[in-house]
Amino acid sequence: MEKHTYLQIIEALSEQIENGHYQPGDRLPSERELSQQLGVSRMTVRQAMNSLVTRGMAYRQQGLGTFVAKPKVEHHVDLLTSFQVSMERIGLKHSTKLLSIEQIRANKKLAGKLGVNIGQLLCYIHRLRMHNGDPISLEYSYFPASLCPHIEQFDLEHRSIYEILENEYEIQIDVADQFFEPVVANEYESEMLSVPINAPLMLVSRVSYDVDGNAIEFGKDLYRGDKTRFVSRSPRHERNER
Amino acid sequence: MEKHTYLQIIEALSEQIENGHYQPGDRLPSERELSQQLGVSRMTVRQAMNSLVTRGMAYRQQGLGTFVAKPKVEHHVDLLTSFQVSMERIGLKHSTKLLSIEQIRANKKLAGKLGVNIGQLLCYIHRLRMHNGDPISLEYSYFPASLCPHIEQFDLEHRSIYEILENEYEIQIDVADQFFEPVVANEYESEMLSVPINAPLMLVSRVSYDVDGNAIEFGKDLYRGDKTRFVSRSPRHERNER
DNA sequence: GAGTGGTCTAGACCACTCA
DNA sequence: GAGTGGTCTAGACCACTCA
Repeated sequence: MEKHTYLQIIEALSEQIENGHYQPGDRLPSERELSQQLGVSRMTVRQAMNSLVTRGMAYRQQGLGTFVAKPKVEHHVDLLTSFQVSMERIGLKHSTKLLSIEQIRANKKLAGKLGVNIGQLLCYIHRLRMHNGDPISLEYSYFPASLCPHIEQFDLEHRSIYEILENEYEIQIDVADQFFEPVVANEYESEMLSVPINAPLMLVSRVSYDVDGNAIEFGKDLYRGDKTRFVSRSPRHERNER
Repeated sequence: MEKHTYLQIIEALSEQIENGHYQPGDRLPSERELSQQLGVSRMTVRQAMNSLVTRGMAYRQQGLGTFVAKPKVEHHVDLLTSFQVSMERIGLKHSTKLLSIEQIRANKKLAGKLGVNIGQLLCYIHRLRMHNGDPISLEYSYFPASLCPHIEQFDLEHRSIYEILENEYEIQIDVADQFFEPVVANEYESEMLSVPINAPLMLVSRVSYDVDGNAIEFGKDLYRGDKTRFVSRSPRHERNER
């Protein structure tokens, strides 16, 4: 049994949770058990488990053990709302770094979001947004590759995806459903966004549709909580409870 | 120098940051320095400082020290949007617990939000929302006491504040500006919401106005990140960048 | 009583920064 | 070289849960 760092232990446990080896509600190995198995001290295992708990992937019950978190209950709004974050208006210099653009096959989750078959070719674009030199958000975007062949020829560091879809491929986005969730940064996110592991982030996930109701894009944006807040103005007559 | 637990150290440092003893950008005492001063081990000080860092109140720079976090940059949207979380529609049993109702004097922050003088009497209502037996959000609400004398006579566990203002005091809320920020739970919040310290929460803060533009209410709601997500539908024609 | 997580100790060595 | 945070050890005692 070789030695592990706490980051490797996080990695290993996360994977076993994500691939279903541990199901929601399952008990994870105890701290003492894992520390013996891995040949590290209990505090090192605890540091790893702390991260899973803070990240919402696990929860502890004193005297009982540590368990895999259960899926979220979903809450819906009952009226159309619009929501936009615009950072460009406040005079901050902004830039975009293209981290990755490739064709991938739709897995089950992506296929479900986009209403396509599993295995269908998707275009995957991964970018980092900077404002005044600081990384501010990490963005993931997926859409059917058939919609926009050779999109890699366009300048994805200075043009927006939506603008390219509209002007180069004549695809009109009509509406988007957006979901906002508070999360904490994992190792990759913390490195890319220059924040500590477990720092608060806003996860904005989104499915965009054309006028015919076809899903065009699935997107996930992670905003730094220490640099961003989201603002909206709500007319009362569309509210019904407070 | 008496002994301290890590929670007491968090408390002490938070207070010194909040009352301005340490200014944004200031270096906090080093971990070794504090552990000597307080007569605890360095790991205990680290556990406290970890919490400040995760909570966004401080940041670390290896080789340099731990520093008080700098204030957030604000980002604004440029169009009216509406936004509502409605949990009642999905068939969960909900209830409200009134934790506190009292008259307080406006401090500088509250006076600024509500456009009143420092020291003016405010009504303060603090409630906990439950859904299916689980605590789901912790709510704070402040408004000028003169608007609604003897509001404590009404049933604040079964009626909404807005509804009472409208029907009992003939005060009409016209619009509300709302701010959404991902944060992590502190000790009090974690206890009230039954989540671990540093669990992700959605902070929704709000100022509501009547038709004449007078500020009526300042509110702060903290939603459990593991139980809630916020949804909106955005028409593309009101978007301008992606 | 046996097992669990919660907190704490008194060290150690590392990587990093600055003078 | 001196000081900082980052990680880790090999214990300890506590509070809690269940049988």
